[in-house]
Amino acid sequence: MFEKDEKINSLVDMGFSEDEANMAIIRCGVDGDLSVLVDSISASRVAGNLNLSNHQVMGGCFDSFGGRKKARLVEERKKKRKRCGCTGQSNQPSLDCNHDEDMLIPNPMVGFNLPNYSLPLVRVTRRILEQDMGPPYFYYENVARAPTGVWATISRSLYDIQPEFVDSKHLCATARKRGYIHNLPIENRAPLLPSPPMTIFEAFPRYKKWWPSWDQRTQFNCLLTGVAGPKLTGKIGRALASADTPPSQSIQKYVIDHCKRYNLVWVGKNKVAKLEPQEIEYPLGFPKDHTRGLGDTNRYKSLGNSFHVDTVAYHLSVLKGMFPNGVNVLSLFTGIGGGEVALHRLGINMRTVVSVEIDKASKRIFRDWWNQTQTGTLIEIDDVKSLTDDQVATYVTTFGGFDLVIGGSPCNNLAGCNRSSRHGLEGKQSVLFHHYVRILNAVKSAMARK
DNA sequence: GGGAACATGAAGCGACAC
DNA sequence: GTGTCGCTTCATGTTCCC
Repeated sequence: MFEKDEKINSLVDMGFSEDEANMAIIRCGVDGDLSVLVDSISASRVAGNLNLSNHQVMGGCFDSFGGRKKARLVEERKKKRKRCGCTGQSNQPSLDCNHDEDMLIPNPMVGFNLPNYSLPLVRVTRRILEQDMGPPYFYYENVARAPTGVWATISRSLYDIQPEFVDSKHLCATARKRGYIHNLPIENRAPLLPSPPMTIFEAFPRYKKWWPSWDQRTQFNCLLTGVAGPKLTGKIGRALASADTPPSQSIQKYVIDHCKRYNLVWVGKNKVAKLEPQEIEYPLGFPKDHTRGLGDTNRYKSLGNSFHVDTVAYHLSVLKGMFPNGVNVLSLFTGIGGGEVALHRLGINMRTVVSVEIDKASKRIFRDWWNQTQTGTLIEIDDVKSLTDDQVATYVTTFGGFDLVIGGSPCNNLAGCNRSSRHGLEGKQSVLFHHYVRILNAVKSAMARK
């Protein structure tokens, strides 16, 4: 009984009514995962609004990877069932078999299509139910390498739409493996121009002078929220200074391992250094000095948490022809405004942006950028938890609806480098994903009533 | 007190050998 | 088909220092 009360409280905190929470527990059982309960309520709401009684049955009908890939997925699942002793015949979700719901990430990670990508891509026959097509268009982002089962849950919560996994290394000089779920068209996309540099030396030619031949990196790994300090770079310098020329294999490995982990660059003889914040802005697609004015720690953190602008812009580019008079945007987890920068660089006018962001430093960066570049209306809200369905409905009435709902919910509990609290979608921060779903459903409902 | 630096783990995947 | 190894990762908690 305690567990039931706790789950009801959690759902009420998310903005659902007590009746809805109770009904979901009756449908799914008190043992049902919180995400399953949220899905159940969302599905009920959509079914209610659209007068559909079999929404769950109608969902999940995409053919994501083409025949061979799909067959491989089925094979993999069979193998995993075998390994864990599951029969796969039960309709009930099993906690022991969560990995049964994993989602294969394509290799290479190039999404549905990419500009100037020469290799043949997998056939995409994405199907989206009519009631889930835009407007409103939505765009959701998070880390690709989330714990097993997370992307299946996210996809299920977002109308069973297939995620598009893209590594930004195919578009710029730095890796950033991300998954995107959206209901945007995928034909006639256009990249931002000029194209960003694809290698470290193209982006930062001055580092070529001191780059040793045995450091064969041509691109950076993912630019994270943390960076190396002077103690580490000093240690590397001393190790190289006392080593032979060229250094022994073991010294080389020690240095390269740290260079890869912290994306260090060569700034002198035997001298490595971290990238400066303004250097990180560049490959991520932000304007120069976008984050200037904050302390370096906040700059690294906000940039590490941001969108890759060129990737997002490529996906959003289809909106340009669809909305020549501009768009109304509901921006959840805005951060430093990667989505808005992408729209701006595409030349898409933002008539209104309702921005929800809790971090004061990121809000300041985004507000400053908005005031310098935009003429539309900016409404700021502090927390997704405080944005009620009624408020959403009022905004829909006031602005005539939202054309785009965009955001990437916190990855803290999903990211591979979190060694202490990688708890998945129910983790302290990442649980906010359910508010994205709730708010998106509120927008859809309000717009359907218009 | 707050910002910066440091030390830290493991899940998940691909490549490869057998 | 299976096991092993190496690599990558939108981070976190603690300590240090101003």
